[in-house]
Amino acid sequence: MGQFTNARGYPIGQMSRETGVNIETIRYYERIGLMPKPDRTAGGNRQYNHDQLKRLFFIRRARGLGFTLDEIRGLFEMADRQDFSCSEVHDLTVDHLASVRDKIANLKKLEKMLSDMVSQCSRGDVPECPILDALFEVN
Amino acid sequence: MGQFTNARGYPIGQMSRETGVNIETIRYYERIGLMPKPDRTAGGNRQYNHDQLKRLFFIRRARGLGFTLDEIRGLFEMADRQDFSCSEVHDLTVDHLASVRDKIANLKKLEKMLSDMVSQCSRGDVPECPILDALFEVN
DNA sequence: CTTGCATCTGTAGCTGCTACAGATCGTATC
DNA sequence: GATACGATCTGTAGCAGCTACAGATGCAAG
Repeated sequence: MGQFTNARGYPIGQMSRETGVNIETIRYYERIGLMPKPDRTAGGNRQYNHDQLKRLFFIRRARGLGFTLDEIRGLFEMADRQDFSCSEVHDLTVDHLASVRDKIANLKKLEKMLSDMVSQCSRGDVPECPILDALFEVN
Repeated sequence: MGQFTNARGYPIGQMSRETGVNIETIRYYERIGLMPKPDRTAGGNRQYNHDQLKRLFFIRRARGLGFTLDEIRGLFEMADRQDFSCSEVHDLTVDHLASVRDKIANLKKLEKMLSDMVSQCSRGDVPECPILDALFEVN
């Protein structure tokens, strides 16, 4: 009572549909403390409010950007603090960006090695395979 | 006996040192059937031979190229078969290459989004943060 | 024979979910 | 009110690919 809109809140299925986050995953986020424990109906079903919906959207977006759940926890902690500074958020994001760039660089090396291996392969139907040879080679 | 070199075989620690694969990981590979069960000393310690060392090197190299353990299992099966065809190996590798390229493309998108967010940030010591705003925004 | 590192087994933890099973809730229809 | 049916509930186990213990042994040198 008291609330004008969404007096009864959103059930978990609606949260899932609106954010695209799996129901089981939402409960998982609650279990690990990333989502707050929501109100319950008399019968025990979860009832979320709009803030919680926003929070779930945040998580989903940040996950989409490859932030780990721990990094997201960190972002929430900063956001929840009154004295948080934007440069902390900046730094966390820059760190994350660096790790993304690192992953890209590694994958590119990998791509080159794989495509080199593939291009050496004659695709013959014989048990002589430069790909397997390359893997079996002792340096 | 009968073998000239390494008549007693390599203990697990040496396998680990030579290949760079963690001891626990070697035992894990054995448990899941990726490495064969090695001989044992009278006291029960594992004693590996040179073939097994090569096999472990293979796994490590393939893992380094991002092949999953299941893919590696597949490669071993092909290598163990007499009638395996090189083009099967080729195809598996091409598939893997495609997934690597896919990952690179996704990470690049991600990199762009993150670096855009970072460049919008003034790094101020105030609780106004375009990065958090971007994440909290309800599309 | 003692010291001390290496290895042993077995189990539990990590990340980030996902997938059940079996029970209950909640709502629409009769 | 009874019934049906989907939504939700809790709890637990599984996935990849390791890693990290604990507590008990093996083994080689001095």
